[in-house]
Amino acid sequence: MVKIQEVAERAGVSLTTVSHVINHRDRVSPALRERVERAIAELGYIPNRQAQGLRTGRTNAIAIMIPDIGAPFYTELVRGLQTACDSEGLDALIYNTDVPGGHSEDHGLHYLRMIEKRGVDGLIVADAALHRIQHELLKVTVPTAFIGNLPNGAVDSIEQDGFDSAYRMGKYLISKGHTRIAHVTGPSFFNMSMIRQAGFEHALADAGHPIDDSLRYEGTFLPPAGHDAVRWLLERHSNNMPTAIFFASSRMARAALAALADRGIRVPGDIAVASYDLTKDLEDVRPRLTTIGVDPADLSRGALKLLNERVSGAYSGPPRRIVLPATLEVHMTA
Amino acid sequence: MVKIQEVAERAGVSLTTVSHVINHRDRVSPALRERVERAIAELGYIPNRQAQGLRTGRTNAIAIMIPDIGAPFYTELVRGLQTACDSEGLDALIYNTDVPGGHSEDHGLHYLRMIEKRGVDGLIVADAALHRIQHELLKVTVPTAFIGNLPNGAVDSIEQDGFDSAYRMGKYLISKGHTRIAHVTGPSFFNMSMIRQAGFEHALADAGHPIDDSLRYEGTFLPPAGHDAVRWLLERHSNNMPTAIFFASSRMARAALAALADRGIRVPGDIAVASYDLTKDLEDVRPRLTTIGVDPADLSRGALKLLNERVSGAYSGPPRRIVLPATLEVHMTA
DNA sequence: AACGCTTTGCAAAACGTTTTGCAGCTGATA
DNA sequence: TATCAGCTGCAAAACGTTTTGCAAAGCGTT
Repeated sequence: MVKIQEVAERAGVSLTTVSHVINHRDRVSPALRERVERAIAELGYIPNRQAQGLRTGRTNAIAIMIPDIGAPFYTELVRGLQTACDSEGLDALIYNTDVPGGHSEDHGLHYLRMIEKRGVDGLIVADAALHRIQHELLKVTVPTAFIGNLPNGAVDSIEQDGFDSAYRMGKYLISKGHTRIAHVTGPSFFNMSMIRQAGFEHALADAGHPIDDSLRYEGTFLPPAGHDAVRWLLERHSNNMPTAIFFASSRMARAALAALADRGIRVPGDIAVASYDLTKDLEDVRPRLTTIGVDPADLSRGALKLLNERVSGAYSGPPRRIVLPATLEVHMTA
Repeated sequence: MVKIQEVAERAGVSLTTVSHVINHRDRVSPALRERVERAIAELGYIPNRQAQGLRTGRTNAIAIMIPDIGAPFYTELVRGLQTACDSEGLDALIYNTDVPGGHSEDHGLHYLRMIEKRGVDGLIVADAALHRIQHELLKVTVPTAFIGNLPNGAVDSIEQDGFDSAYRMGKYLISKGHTRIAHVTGPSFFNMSMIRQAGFEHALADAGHPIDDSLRYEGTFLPPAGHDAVRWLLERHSNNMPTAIFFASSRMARAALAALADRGIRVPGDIAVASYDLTKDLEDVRPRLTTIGVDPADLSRGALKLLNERVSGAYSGPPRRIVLPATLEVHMTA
């Protein structure tokens, strides 16, 4: 492993100068800088990150906490983050808490401790279950950004505009002539669920077709709930089916599509289907789902930006909150 | 940040002793060790990884190269690796080359360089496209393990038994009474494709029903090829449809299921469908696919084990090769 | 009591950087 | 010519560990 000293000898300067060339370009004359840079290239010198880290106190690594890397939303969140980190020379450490329902605060806390031990420059939390332990997030000694709705804003956060998105989807379905619409929500213990629900139902009410309470079903965001919802629909409403159904997550909607197919119910012929989310996996689903949502990569990038400003010290004011507007993708199911 | 010196003072010993307690338990008396450990606990001391790394030359990080984290096989490979790494105190760095077709060696090389610069203790390559640049893998200075078929065994590798799996699926379909079976392969530039193809076609031949060349279609492993294959099937064989179709990847099979549904072709009523792979996402597909494959997490764990033995120096002989047998999962599509 | 062997703990060096004073040189000003 | 200011580059300290000799102490054997 070639070290800074060898570069210095080859360039005929002191080791300090080489370091300056690397870290403070402008503090060394152009001529000398060029000489040093050539030496670096010739020797293929690569700074030792451990040594740099030891000296500067930085690790150049950030951690991201997610509940389930298998869920398309999180997969893409991670991919987006990786890409963004790569271009800044940061390592991204994935902490997959693997509690698909995202319900276990304890488990989340355990990971929070692990991450603190690990020593990273910053932390991105993208696990909605943890919004309820934001006081714990505050105690974490590294700068933190939250992806999702964080009611009392303990730390910087970035989220989708859930109310507006669901509202727009409601208006869209109404505009297609639907007035009797079933709604499969997320679990009520997530803020996010309640926000989307409120947005959707406001749209229906504003259009003069307030939702019939019996058409609301509380799901989990997870695939099995899609199957359950279809079963519920057929058991409770087979004599008077709604003309459309809106799911609060595309995973539930996908599963529901399968369940409907199992029963020979045609989409959108017999019932229209729409859902939240905007992920790439949906491109291969047939029939193609009509959905509304935000590109997860936009959330990652935003979170990393917030975080970097904290880490670098460029910003140190009170917690900020970014809300991204969603995109409606109309396809054949609704 | 509490450092080793403070622990030493609190325990009333020298800093060296504390280090020994941490790294060479048996070189310090039980009584003293206990005293030191209590001091560590009381102060909440956490060794500085950068300093450790600088001194020992280890980074305690490994990298994994994959072509597309969005593909379920790789998602689960990563999850499995993360879990395995966590339990050993290692960081896993994901390098997602993002060339879904997995066709670009250049791109792979670029990442290989990046990873070398990054400084990791070991590297796991799970990108089949790179089997053709194994001479480059050899040049990489860090220990490397390959996940997949590596013909000339430049480095340690672990793979699924592609021939046997496909052979067994062939036999299974025959046992269900199919004799005219279409086969959608992977791209011919992957060894893996040819291996699976050989296994499958051997089974048919052994059963006395060798495949009709016109029933073979070269796919890409990717979803769009599933659609293409269905189009091909209908254009070329609509007058004499095969009774079953075997896909070399579940992503193609899933897409084909969608394409068949688009056209009102029932599965397995009109045609049976089977595929390679064993990933969790398939649990939510309807109709449920009959598939054969290996749990990706088993591959990760195996690769990490091979790698660790190299890193620790426990093994330093010639490259090893592990071949894992697959599991057949029979469901309703075939 | 003297000897040697084993156990135990210490001091100091080393890992490869970054950064802080500080010194030397240059050229301009008085 | 003497002085001053501004550049430029250097030497040395510091970051927090691990590890290598070494010394001291304990213990059993002769």
